[in-house]
Amino acid sequence: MVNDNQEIRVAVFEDNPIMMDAYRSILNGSHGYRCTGSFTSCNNWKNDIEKSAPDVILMDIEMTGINGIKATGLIKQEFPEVKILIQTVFEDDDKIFEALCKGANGYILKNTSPVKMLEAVSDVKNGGVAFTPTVASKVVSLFHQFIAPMVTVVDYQLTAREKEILQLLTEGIPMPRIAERIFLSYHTVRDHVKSVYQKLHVASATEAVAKALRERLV
Amino acid sequence: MVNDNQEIRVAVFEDNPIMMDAYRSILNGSHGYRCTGSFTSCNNWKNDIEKSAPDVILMDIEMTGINGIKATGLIKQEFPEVKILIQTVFEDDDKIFEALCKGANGYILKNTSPVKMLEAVSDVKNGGVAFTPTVASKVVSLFHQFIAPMVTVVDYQLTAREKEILQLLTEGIPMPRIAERIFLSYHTVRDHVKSVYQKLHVASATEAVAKALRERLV
DNA sequence: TATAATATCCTTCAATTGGGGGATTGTCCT
DNA sequence: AGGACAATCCCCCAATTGAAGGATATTATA
Repeated sequence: MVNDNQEIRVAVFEDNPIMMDAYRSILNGSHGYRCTGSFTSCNNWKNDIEKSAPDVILMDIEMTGINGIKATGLIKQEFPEVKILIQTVFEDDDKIFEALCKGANGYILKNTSPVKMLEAVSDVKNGGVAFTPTVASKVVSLFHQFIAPMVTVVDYQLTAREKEILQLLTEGIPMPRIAERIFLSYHTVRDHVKSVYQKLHVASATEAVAKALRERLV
Repeated sequence: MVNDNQEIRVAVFEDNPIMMDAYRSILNGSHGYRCTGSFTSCNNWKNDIEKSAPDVILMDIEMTGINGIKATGLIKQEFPEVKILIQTVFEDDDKIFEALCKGANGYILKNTSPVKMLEAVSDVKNGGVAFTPTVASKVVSLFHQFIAPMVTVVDYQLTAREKEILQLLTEGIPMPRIAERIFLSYHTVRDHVKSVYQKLHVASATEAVAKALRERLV
């Protein structure tokens, strides 16, 4: 449901003049869209954005000077309400991740059709996100890698003792010291630790500590 | 690029016998796939999975007893290497999101064509993800929510090598393995680790890992 | 009452780690 | 040219850890 009685104002940052022309043509040739500014670098981003007052920014990643990802971070700090749609030829996990961290609202490839591109602009303008299918797939794997382990509260069925000792392990206290601290035999502490390893499916203290901290078990 | 000389072992959890038959036919009738188990509930999931030893599980959400999402969580805890492909008639964002949090590797609708279903199975088997486009939106907003506060406060002046090795330590990899991984002598890795300990003012791997994760140094 | 789970203690052996030392090469900066 | 530092390699020794056994007492639960 696109708002038809109001044009979406789009600013383009893109250092290739041919691409730039193409974008401007597509935008100004389509009902409901207007290209209010086109810039070949991000060096004057602040001024450019104030002048062009965009709802959505089409941002190239590969630019000389301030690159698109860095610019995204700066712009989002200064103009949080402006939506940013990243465009690039690369579908690189690291770049996608960085862009998402900087607050990008979408990530589309440069071979995206004009129709899809306009859809994406409209989607982000309306508070949605826009990703090409292959990028979306990468986003989900990033989700698994970074978010899922944080929000997922998995219950590993640790006993009170095991939790207590795992907690002390995450403080970096070696097992002999833990034993002294909680008045147990060194052997017993080790047994509990081994039991924790089994329940957590790990094989060392560093792994257990990493898992405990990442998954907020302690 | 599907591995053709090795069948993908698939177990199906589905309480509708007609659907179940359909899945089994599709799987066993397709080159490279084999249905190694079909179960009408998740009440015996542990035993069922041990018996059928699947690479991929086709998991129905709507089941009596233990539902598919809950089962996904349980299974992923016990058999983290098994890939789980959720299937449902509902395209419910919350359900999709929950499933992803539990570690599901994909989410497909029941009206998906057999060809697409097999593709999805093969995708998740190969470490990919398979899901409907609508999931991306939720995933991204969570990304922003959790990534935003990830800001490093203190700079311990670690060198690139030191950061690299600290990063591997936080994955729980022991030093001999790290050395192999990055093609360095075991001694050199240990030297870098020692140097990290000095800079972080810690005295063990667990301490270093805890500090690195807590202060988001990696 | 039997069984399971928890908690406690122990031994042995091999692998890994922590701390100390020393050494060379190359780079960057003054 | 000299100094600081990063990166690489090595040795030794003691402490810690991981894996695999075996053992007993208590408690809860079926």
